[in-house]
Amino acid sequence: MNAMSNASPIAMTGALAPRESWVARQCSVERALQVIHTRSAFLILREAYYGATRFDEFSRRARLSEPVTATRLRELVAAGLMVREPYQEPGQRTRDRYRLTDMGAELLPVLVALMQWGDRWLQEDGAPVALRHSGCGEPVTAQLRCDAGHQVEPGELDLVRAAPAAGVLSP
Amino acid sequence: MNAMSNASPIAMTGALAPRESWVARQCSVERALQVIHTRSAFLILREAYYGATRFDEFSRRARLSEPVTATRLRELVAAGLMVREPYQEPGQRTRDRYRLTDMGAELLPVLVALMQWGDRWLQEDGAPVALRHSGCGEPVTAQLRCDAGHQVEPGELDLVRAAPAAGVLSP
DNA sequence: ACACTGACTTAGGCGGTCATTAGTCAGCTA
DNA sequence: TAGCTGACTAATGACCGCCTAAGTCAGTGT
Repeated sequence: MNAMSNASPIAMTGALAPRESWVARQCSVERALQVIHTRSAFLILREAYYGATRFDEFSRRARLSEPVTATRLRELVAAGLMVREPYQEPGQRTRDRYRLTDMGAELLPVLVALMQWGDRWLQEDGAPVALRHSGCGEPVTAQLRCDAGHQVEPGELDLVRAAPAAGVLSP
Repeated sequence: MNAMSNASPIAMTGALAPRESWVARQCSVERALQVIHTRSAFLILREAYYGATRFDEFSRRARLSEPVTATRLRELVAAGLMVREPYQEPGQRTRDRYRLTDMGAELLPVLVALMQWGDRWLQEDGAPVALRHSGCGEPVTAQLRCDAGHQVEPGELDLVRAAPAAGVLSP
């Protein structure tokens, strides 16, 4: 809510903080970015969340050219985020449609967090659309929580090495 | 938790669902992607969250070349996600350091959600690192919640037009 | 048999994102 | 004053992302 105080000392200063040699080679952020690192991939996923299933829906709604749409859909299917399945509307010929897998659906928090950030910092006139919980109608936000239920602020994060397996992560 | 059921019918089928003419022109996701649409920008932000402040820290830890590091830092400062400020260590000459602004810090949920997704779907041997709440030590996750406190699943989202201002959003 | 349509593919081109290599420049330290 | 180091900038080239424009191709309806 405070939009003015700049340069706040945000940093994760946990157990691994001065991790000089630990160069985040296996970092999940980096791996995730290898799978989706293009604008078009995000936009196609957005349209999938919005309910698009057919090729021309993705192309038109995301405002992408057909070649890019085709390429991206093929990649998303190959990566396991979407599946391609034949279907047929009555009186129409058989076509394929594209649907999100669980893997793809679980990227939703990323998109929501991105939308939320854009709403807050890039829209002068407030959010153009809003998300509501279909059960109760309340606004939905992406947030950081710990398992104890506390809401976590950016400064309250510690980074710890997770699996204490055999020494794989030495310098 | 269920990792096998593919092709689940995930879609936001709310009030705006068959939004043919509404082509998401002002979409916050798209605007956010205009600000950060490169791998290097994400990696530099990651390092900033991890505590990096100096040029060579960003360059070495994110494994980016110096020209890219310089360009990206300049862009992130221009976009308002980071600030550049002079500082001096005792016995050293004055240098600049880069720190996250509130705007930059608030992108953290996006990164955390991305990391979480990568942990779940792209790492065979579990997450290489974990995040803990510095207060209580419990694991931290990015999640979707409504204001009533319910945890929201991908299928339980409605999309509604937000600001009912004067007719700006007509076809 | 023919045109029609939705779902692509192919070809060509532009600009952006990187890496590599080779500088420059500012201010300490010797 | 000369050298060192950290923080850059400049030049080049490979590759990628995306566009437009122009095909192809397979079922459907006439």
